[in-house]
Amino acid sequence: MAIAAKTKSSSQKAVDELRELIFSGELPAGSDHLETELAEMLGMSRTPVRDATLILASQGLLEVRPRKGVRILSLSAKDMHEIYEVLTELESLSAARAAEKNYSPEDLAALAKTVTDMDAALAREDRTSWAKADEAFHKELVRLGGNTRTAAIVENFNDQVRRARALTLKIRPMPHQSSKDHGALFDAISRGDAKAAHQIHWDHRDTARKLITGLLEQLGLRHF
Amino acid sequence: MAIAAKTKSSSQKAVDELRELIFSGELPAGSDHLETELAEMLGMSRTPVRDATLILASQGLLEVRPRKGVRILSLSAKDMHEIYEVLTELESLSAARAAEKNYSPEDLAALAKTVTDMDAALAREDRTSWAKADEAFHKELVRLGGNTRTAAIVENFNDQVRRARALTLKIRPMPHQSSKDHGALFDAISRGDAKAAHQIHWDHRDTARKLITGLLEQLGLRHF
DNA sequence: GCATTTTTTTATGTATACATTAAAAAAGAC
DNA sequence: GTCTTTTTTAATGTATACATAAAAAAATGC
Repeated sequence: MAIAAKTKSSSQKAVDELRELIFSGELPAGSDHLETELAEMLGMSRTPVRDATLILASQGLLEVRPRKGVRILSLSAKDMHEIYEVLTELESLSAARAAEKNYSPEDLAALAKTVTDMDAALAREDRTSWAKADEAFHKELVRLGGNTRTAAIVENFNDQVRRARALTLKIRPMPHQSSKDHGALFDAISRGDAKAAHQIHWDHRDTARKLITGLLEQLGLRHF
Repeated sequence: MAIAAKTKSSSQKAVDELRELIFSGELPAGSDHLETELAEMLGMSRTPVRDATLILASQGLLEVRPRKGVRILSLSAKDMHEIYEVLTELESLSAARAAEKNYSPEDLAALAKTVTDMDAALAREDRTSWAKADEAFHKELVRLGGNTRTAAIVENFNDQVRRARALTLKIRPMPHQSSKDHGALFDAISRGDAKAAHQIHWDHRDTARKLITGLLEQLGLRHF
C-alpha cells in the first residue's frame, strides 16, 4: 500500500477506526454494513468511507458488496490453513535469511529484547504482554530477513488472523514451548545457522497453527 | 481484492485501462500524473479515477503522492530480488503441494496443455506465444497447489515484474532449458514426488531470476 | 395462492461544487 | 543576489447533488 500521505485525512481516520472496530469484534465477522451506515458511525460523508473500504478490501479485511453491504470477512478453517501455510513459509525463509546475514549482537538487540520481554511476561503469567512481545518478535524477525515485501505480506496476514489469535490467547496453555522455540531460533540466527533457523521456525509455526485451529474447533467455531 | 461488483463500472474501467497503459509502457515507470490528467485521459471524472488509483496502489503498481502526482512505480534491482525471492518460495511450495495431492492425469490436463503449447511455440521460435504459455503454466501450477492466497500473491507479483519480463523476452536466449525444466516439473508432479518438484522449480525460478536481472543490467537499466 | 409485470424505493456510482492545504510565485528585507 | 515572508494558485480531500441500477414492494393476471 504505497500511499505517501503526510497528514491524517478523514479517509485515513476511517481506515484506522474501521480496523479497530474489526479487530475488537465490534464490527463482527460476517456482519454487513451499508456505506451510509458506516459514514454515520464515523461522522463523515460517504467519500472518505468509500476510500477506506477500498483500502480495507485490498487488505482482505472486508468485502465490498454493492447494495448488500460491506461485509466484514470471517475466516474459515480453510482460510486459516492457507494463511498459516504462507506465514510459515515466508517467516521461515526470513529466519534463514537473517541467519545468513551474520548479524552482530547490536543488530540483534531489538530481537533479543522481544525474547526478554516474552520471558518476563511469561514469568508474570501476563498473557496480553506476552502476545504483544510475541508479535514484536515475529515482526522483527521478518524485518531482519531483509525483504520488505515479505514483511508486508506477513504483516497483512497477521492482521487477518488477529481476531482468531485474540480469541485463543485467553484459553491456550501458557506458551512455555513457544518461548523455548523463540530462544532456540534466536541462538540459531546468532550463530548464523540458516538451516536450523529455518527448521526451528517452521516447526514452531506449524505447532502454533495446529494449536490455534484446534482451539477454534473446540470452541465450535466454523467461521470467525 | 474482494470487490463483488457484477457490472463494469467506470472505476473498474479505469483500473483496467490504467493497468494496460502501465504494462505497455505508455505510462512509463517513474512518470508522474495528476488525478485530473488521468481523468481527462480516461474521459471520466476524478471520482472513479481516484478509486482506481487506490486499487492500483494496493497492487503495488503505482504510488499515490498527493500534489506531486500519481507515480508509476519502477523496479530497482533490489525490488526484483525481493519479488523473485517471494515468487520462488511460494511457487516452489505450490509445486510441492501439487505433487503431494497425487492428481489424476485429468486433473493435470490443463497444466499438460501449457507445456505442449510452450513446446510448440518454441519449435516455431515464437517468443510471444511461448511467454503466454509460460505464464499460463505458472498460473496453473499455483492453482494446483491449492492455496488461493498464494495464487493471489503470485499473480500480483507477476504483474509487478510484467514490464521487465516483456523487456527481456525479445533479447533473452531461446528458452530451451526453461522448457526442459517445465517438463521435468510436470513429471515430478505426476509421479507425486514433492521433494523433486520443489527442487526443480526452485532451481528453475532461481535461474530465471539471474537471467532477467543479468539482461536488465546489460541494458544498463537501474530502474524499469 | 402463486407467478409475472410494473412501480417505487433506495443504495451505489459518478459528477460537480466547495473546503483545505501544499506548492509556486511574488514581494519585501538585507 | 539571497533569504524570508506573504500572497496566489492549484491539487487534493470532502461534501453534496444527481444519475443509474438493483432490490423491494405493489399491482395485475390466471
